[in-house]
Amino acid sequence: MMNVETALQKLKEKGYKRTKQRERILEIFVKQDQYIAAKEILKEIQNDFPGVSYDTIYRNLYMLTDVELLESTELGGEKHFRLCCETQGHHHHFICTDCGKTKSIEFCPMNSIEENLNGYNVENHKFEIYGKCPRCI
Amino acid sequence: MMNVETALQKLKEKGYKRTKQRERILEIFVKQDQYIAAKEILKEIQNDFPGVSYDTIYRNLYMLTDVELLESTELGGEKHFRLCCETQGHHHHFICTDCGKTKSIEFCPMNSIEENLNGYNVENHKFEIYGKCPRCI
DNA sequence: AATTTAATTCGTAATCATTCTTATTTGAGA
DNA sequence: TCTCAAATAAGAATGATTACGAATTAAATT
Repeated sequence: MMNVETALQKLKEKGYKRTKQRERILEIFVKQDQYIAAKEILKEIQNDFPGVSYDTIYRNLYMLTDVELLESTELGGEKHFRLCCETQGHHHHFICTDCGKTKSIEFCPMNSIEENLNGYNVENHKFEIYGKCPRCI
Repeated sequence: MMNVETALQKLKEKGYKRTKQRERILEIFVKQDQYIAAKEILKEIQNDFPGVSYDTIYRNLYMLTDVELLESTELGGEKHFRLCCETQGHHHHFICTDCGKTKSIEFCPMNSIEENLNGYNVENHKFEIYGKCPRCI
């Protein structure tokens, strides 16, 4: 399980500076096992840094996604972010439409359809399942 | 393959009026084998109806999706729409990131993972593959 | 410890997709 | 044709995201 120090270490290696705002952003993600929208991050951080701007939030979210500390997806017209689950390799998610919690799905459909895509150059794919988790049913 | 008259007939059955704008919107979709963004529809229609508003576009796109004449997806932060491919049942798409053209994928991964979701209530899922089609490689 | 430099943040404005509001127009049935 | 609910036009409002100049700060160097 990724922790804040390990993440900051990774950033340092890539040449990014250690800032209080980044620490705080990472803390928030380490605590959560779900996708979070930018505005929720902003709201949370404003407790400690009343003046943070969306610029700071988005710049860091995108940067963290770039270095593969976060992964992102679009939910209900908003970009959402979460810590990469690194305990498993490539995988997908069930996402609860009530509480937002996720469940990992280790099966990846891409393995099953390679033969259907001869002549195509696959760059990316998305497989997500939406519904209610046992606690929210 | 769905044509404009059949589509308008379906709308009539559901109690929706036949309007020139709706005809024109349907025409655009029948001609295209790809996902289209709202603003592209607007641009296209403005040739015939200089005053169309986004309200009209969106209201109709959502209505057409409701009655299952269109299907929609989110691409690059914009909702995109396309005519339902009705020749096949439930299916997914490869989407070319260059030209936007699509290829149907008949395989649905949901069949393979039911046993992983005991206790979960699945409402929906999304499986899309992005890349370059043979013509755009 | 002070200095330097480039990265980062702040504060705010701009942009872009989408939704909303109100007045007006139109399609379809009586 | 007349009537009325449905649909549209025009433009304002909203909400997420991006952009930008000025100020601040981390961290490398002296």
